[in-house]
Amino acid sequence: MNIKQELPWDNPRFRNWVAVARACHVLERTLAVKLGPLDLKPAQLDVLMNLYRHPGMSQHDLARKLLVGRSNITMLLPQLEARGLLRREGDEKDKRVLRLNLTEAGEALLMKALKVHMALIEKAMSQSTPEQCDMIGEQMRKIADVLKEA
Amino acid sequence: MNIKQELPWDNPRFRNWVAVARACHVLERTLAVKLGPLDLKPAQLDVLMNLYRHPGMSQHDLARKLLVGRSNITMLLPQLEARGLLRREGDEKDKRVLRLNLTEAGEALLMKALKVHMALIEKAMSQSTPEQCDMIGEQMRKIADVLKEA
DNA sequence: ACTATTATGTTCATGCTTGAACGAATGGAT
DNA sequence: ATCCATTCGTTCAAGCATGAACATAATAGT
Repeated sequence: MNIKQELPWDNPRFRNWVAVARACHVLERTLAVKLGPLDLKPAQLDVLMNLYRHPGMSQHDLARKLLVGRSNITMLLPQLEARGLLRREGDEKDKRVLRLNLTEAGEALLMKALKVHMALIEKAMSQSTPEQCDMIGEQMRKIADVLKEA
Repeated sequence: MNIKQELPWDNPRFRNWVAVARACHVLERTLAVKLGPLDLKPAQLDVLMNLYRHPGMSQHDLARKLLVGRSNITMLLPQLEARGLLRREGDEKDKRVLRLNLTEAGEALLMKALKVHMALIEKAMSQSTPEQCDMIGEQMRKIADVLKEA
């Protein structure tokens, strides 16, 4: 009968999602600090990771993978290209698109950064059993799917 | 024996955490869009929520709750104060701190925004059973705790 | 009482992200 | 062939977040 029963803070889904958002936020900030010595930002690491897994992808595809705007990619890549971490080469067939590939230096830096990222995630999720961890991943993938249609 | 076995993409924890980060990202972006009509950003909603639950808190406390820097709060509050959503009043005992409180307009807007936020979270987490949802929240709180000590 | 340290909030320069507007290239329809 | 719509990448201005440096106020040590 209490009006407060209607408030979100008493709703388990709300409370639990807040916990998810906080954990994400904290891990992202921590990662940024730990990547400092490599002079890499989390967003830049995301770029390197995706180029490693999908060599030759276009900027448009990269933007969609990272869930950011195309202009963001345009602003992001020149720094990495200037550092010799990746190459942008025009596509022969379609002169609009630029094909993106990691250089050897890019791969090398990625491997170092992945060690840092991996260690952080291991530490964070060491509390969960493999079953819990998989269940979390499964639910999160569902959430992303549901929202992408919204 | 394959070198790729060592790469993060084959590690369940890594893959599952990526899913968490993606879900967070998508929900945050979606929330920003849905809050558009109220002229509120997610970060501003976080401020209003915390002031509702902790009336009279200081800017320093608010910054710690939101996991952001103090200067961020300083940049954020004047907009909300100018819109008449909150008040900043100097503490009598300690002339350094500013006590923050929602106005009635602030509470009213918060209630509207909470409906939007709540609906979005309900939609996102409707896929999970209550047990799964609680487990996720529990694990995420552990993660935040572990990382805060890092 | 006096100094040194700490705590709170502000200012400012920097960098990141976004969305709208644009130019160039492609493809399809007639 | 010629439009027309679409796609890809860029530019630019605006809004946010950050951290260092600062000013003021409180507190602890002597």
